[in-house]
Amino acid sequence: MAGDPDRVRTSADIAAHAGTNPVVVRRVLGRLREAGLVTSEKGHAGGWRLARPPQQITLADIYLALDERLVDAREETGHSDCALEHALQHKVALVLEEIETLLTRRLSEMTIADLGDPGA
Amino acid sequence: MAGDPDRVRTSADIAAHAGTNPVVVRRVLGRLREAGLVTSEKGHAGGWRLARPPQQITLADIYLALDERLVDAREETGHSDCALEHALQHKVALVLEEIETLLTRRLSEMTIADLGDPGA
DNA sequence: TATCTAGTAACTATTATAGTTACGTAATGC
DNA sequence: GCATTACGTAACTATAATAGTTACTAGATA
Repeated sequence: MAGDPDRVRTSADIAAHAGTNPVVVRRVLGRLREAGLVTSEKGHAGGWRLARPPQQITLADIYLALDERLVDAREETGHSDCALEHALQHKVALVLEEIETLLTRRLSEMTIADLGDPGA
Repeated sequence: MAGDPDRVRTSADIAAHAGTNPVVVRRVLGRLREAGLVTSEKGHAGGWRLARPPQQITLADIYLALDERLVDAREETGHSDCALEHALQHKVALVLEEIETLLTRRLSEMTIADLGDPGA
């Protein structure tokens, strides 16, 4: 879609291109729509379109829209009676937080328009 | 085990402590043994023990021994005919490699002995 | 030699994800 | 108005990965 932003595509088209099912496409794009990244329209000339220029959509936008997380955000499941296990979970959580921050920073440096640029 | 390194523990003990099954424990510790982190002995006084002092076992040792990886190392699954998708996969792989490096570096800075230290 | 423990194969249970079918709703063009 | 097109979504099935379980073998020790 980034390659030809003005074109409307149906979930069937996208599914065929991706080798998957239209319903799966609608599920995923539905979440991107909730995040304001794409729009959809029903009816005859309906389909999916980017909500803003591809230069203004980063991989971090998509990553966050789909709720992908390395960290599960549940540092304390609580039911452990072992102090060492708590310490482990806490330290690992701190590291994962640092990792997650770096990841989203890197992803936010890449727009989907960049994917077409040979140099980038 | 880090808290009392000289004590031998059976997989049944460890499983009870962890709320799981002895066989599961043996499976996991078996991999750590392959990596040289723990030893096991059969028979009457048998069980599991750290292969070296807890000050010399890092979380990275364990992470790598268990083959945990953020990156799946298969950058090119190849069957994509879409250039943009290739570009995406490549860029994401580069980022994940950077992330993975940082992660293992952080984990290698923590030994399992540190888990008991309140200050660390 | 009885007992204890790891080692391991084989099976079942659970969970998450993807895929599928079916049908409702909205928009368009005739 | 009405047929057509496409999204929206519920409900179900398929697949795969992981965890858990049972059952047995092999080795070590008292």
